[in-house]
Amino acid sequence: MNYSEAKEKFISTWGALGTLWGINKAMAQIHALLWISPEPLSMEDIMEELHISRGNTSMNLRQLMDWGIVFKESKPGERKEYFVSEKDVQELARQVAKERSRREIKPVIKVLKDVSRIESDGTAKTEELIKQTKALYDLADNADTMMNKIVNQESNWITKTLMKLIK
Amino acid sequence: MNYSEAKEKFISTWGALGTLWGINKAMAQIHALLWISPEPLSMEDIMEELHISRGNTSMNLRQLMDWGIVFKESKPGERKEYFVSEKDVQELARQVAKERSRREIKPVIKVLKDVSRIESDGTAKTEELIKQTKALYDLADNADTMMNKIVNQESNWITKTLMKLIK
DNA sequence: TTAAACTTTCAAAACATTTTGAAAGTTTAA
DNA sequence: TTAAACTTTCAAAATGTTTTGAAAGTTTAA
Repeated sequence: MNYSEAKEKFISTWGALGTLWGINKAMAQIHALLWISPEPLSMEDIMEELHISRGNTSMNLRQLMDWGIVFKESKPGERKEYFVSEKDVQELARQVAKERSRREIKPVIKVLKDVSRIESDGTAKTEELIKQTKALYDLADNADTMMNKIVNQESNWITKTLMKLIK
Repeated sequence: MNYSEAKEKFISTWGALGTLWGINKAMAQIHALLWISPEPLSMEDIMEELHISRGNTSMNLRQLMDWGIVFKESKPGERKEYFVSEKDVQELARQVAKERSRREIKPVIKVLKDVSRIESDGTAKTEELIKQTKALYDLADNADTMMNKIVNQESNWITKTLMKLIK
């Protein structure tokens, strides 16, 4: 596999993965392109590389900036804007985890909490609703907390957790 | 919030979450309905509750069964088939993690591995491609392993990990 | 100011996914 | 067997999402 093949494979795979996880193809591919580019790229560059329209490029770059994983950069003496991606994989993970948690996980956790706290009327179906949504709430809340801790590199988190278990 | 409100809220939220994560609404809602139902439900029951067509119900039940989180159940003396969901939240999480890993994560990890192992020609762009895809590979591989371990309830995993760190 | 260089917006078009419902298929009781 | 009860399939319709591209907007150099 040579450079071009590898590059194409990476970009298209990243795009497909994005789609599968609810991130659109263009957004994922722009990110992939910037991720492996040693130089900042202009909108023009991106449009050419990925064969996508100006509008599409503009909208998805904005989204990537909203996510905090792509930044604008201006070169002195040039009118054009350039774009670079966050290059540190830990920071990328942290940022993605943070955004997904905020946008997608937290709101669901809130609903689960509310639903699981309705008052029981003693019927089997109400009991089951409460029991099952409570179980999901506990799982989701734990998973969310854990994910954020891991990704936030509280490297001594494992140690702390263990301390609590021991004492 | 009374039972009906809570139930509707849970089902619709679960459906919305599914959509956001690339699982279709009907599939997620059928799962939600079965998750909180103390009794097995027939296709008819599900169609009525969720106002979806027979075909849709059939296809999505099959998918849920493929995922290993919904099962067929037959009542003695009845021709109709009934459906129940896995009720244990740990088992649900395990099953979902396993399937997502198999279908969506593992294939990407393989591509990252292949791409990150191309031979360098010494140019900056090739070096960057290798470096950045390698970083993603390490992250994804670790995250996948970790997720599976956590979810597989190797409850002493944290302990084991710490042991390795200490020794 | 002006106009050139560039970016953003947004309605319409293209594309993709989901849903429907009727026909085909399957199973079972008699 | 047959026919009733039930499930699955699948092409067409509905719905939802993404992409385009041209017009509007913005910024900057002169």
